[in-house]
Amino acid sequence: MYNRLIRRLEHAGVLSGVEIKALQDVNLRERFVVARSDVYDNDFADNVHLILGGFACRYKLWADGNRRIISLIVPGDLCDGHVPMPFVFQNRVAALTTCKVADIPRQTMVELINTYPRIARALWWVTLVKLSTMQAWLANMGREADKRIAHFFCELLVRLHAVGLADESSYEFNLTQSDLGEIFGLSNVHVNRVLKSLKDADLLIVANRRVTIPDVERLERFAEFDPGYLSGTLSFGEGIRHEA
Amino acid sequence: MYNRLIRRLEHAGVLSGVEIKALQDVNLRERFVVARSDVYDNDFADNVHLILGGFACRYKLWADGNRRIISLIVPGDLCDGHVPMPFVFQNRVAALTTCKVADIPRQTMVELINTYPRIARALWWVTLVKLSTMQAWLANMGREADKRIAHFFCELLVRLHAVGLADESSYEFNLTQSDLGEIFGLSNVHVNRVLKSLKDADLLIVANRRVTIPDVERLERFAEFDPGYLSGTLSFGEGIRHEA
DNA sequence: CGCTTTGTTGAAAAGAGTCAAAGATCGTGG
DNA sequence: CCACGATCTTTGACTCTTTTCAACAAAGCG
Repeated sequence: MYNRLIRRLEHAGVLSGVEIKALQDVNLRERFVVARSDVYDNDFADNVHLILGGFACRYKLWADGNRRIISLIVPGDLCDGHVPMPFVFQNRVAALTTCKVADIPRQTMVELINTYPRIARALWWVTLVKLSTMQAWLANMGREADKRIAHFFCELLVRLHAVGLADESSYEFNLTQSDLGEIFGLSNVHVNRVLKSLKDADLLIVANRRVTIPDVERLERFAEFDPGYLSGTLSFGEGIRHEA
Repeated sequence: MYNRLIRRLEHAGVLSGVEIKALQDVNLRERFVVARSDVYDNDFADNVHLILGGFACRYKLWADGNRRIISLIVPGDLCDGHVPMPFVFQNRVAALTTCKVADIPRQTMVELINTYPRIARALWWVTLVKLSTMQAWLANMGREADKRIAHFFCELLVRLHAVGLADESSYEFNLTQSDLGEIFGLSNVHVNRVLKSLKDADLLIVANRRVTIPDVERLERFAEFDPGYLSGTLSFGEGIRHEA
């Protein structure tokens, strides 16, 4: 399971056998977090948190009780992008479904970073992907609800596929429509209606704990989705490989 | 003028005299960018871009011609958070007002980072602040328009104050209401109406190229603004200083 | 001083939220 | 294995927010 992180890091930069072994040797404690509860208490913890299974989210709770989901965390993602630093984020991380979580001592991460420059670089890269993804989410906000929602599911296909949790055009997905509402800043009722309209247009089917995309290219065109931001490379042509 | 960046980096972590000197000695080319044009052509450029004066923004242009502003870039900010890496962002940076820009060779940045760990750490920190700010923007989306707008102007007060461009409760500000619309994902007309309602409530006055906040605490309470995310430290109590 | 851009306002239409109720679905315990 | 309660989905009717279109006023600029 820990291989999901390694897999992501390899996406983010080439690693040597020694580095991969060092990652595999990390001593980590695994635990389960029940849906709808926080993954950890605060950002001062001595651990960095890795999601191994299930969906989690970073969220902000406003005084009126409204929750806004800031980012979706899928298996292979680190909850904290700021690995080597005690940077305090003001928001929390909760499990949306039951999650399998690994706690990695922050000190271990620091040592890995100091010992293996390529691991450090890969972690940097992962952070930049997170930044880039948040930019995409911001750009996506304020568009028509149907395109916004379509864009989200396109992104998820790519991200889940990268860690082996999606096939070419579908994936398991068991968030509620209320969760989706908090992701998009829409009411659950409106999410429902938009999903229905997307289904009627044969663009996207969200049902039975599963997302199915009848024609990926068509949905991507509809959403104006360009996956480049998920890798930091150009998505057209051959792409330009990072290696600095 | 270059001191604005140094000032920001000092906010982000203590620097020694040697490091400050190294920063001051950086050979940079200054130029002006006219309002409404791109600050640079693409992200492959050999330079990192520093805004010395004026407001710029990172934006995404959708096919229907709608522009969404993803982040506001103020004097002292680097346009690219990803300094040491050739990470390709999919969006562009434009000047909203006439801007004074410094181009810093990427190679110079890499050398600074490799030579001075504390500069490297400060740049990391700046990137994390950017990430944190984007989280705040995302959390802010989908709230009632008046709170969203109030929150934005609270943030700007803190950021501009940090670089000496605001006094305790006001600052120069010459973006158009259409620009603001693209920031908030609202129409310019609605921005206008909300600004009027905020003014009627004596919370915020945006007029004559200037923002004035009659009662900062009251506006912050209204917006539920907590400045902690702009520094990465806790904002209540003494705050916890980062030093790892 | 006149022209262009920006700000302000109104009225009508579209989008999205709220409230409420009825169907589905799921998990659990009997 | 079924029944039950709880949660989630779907739908309708109504309200409120925000957009759009349009016109005019004000400000900025050469």
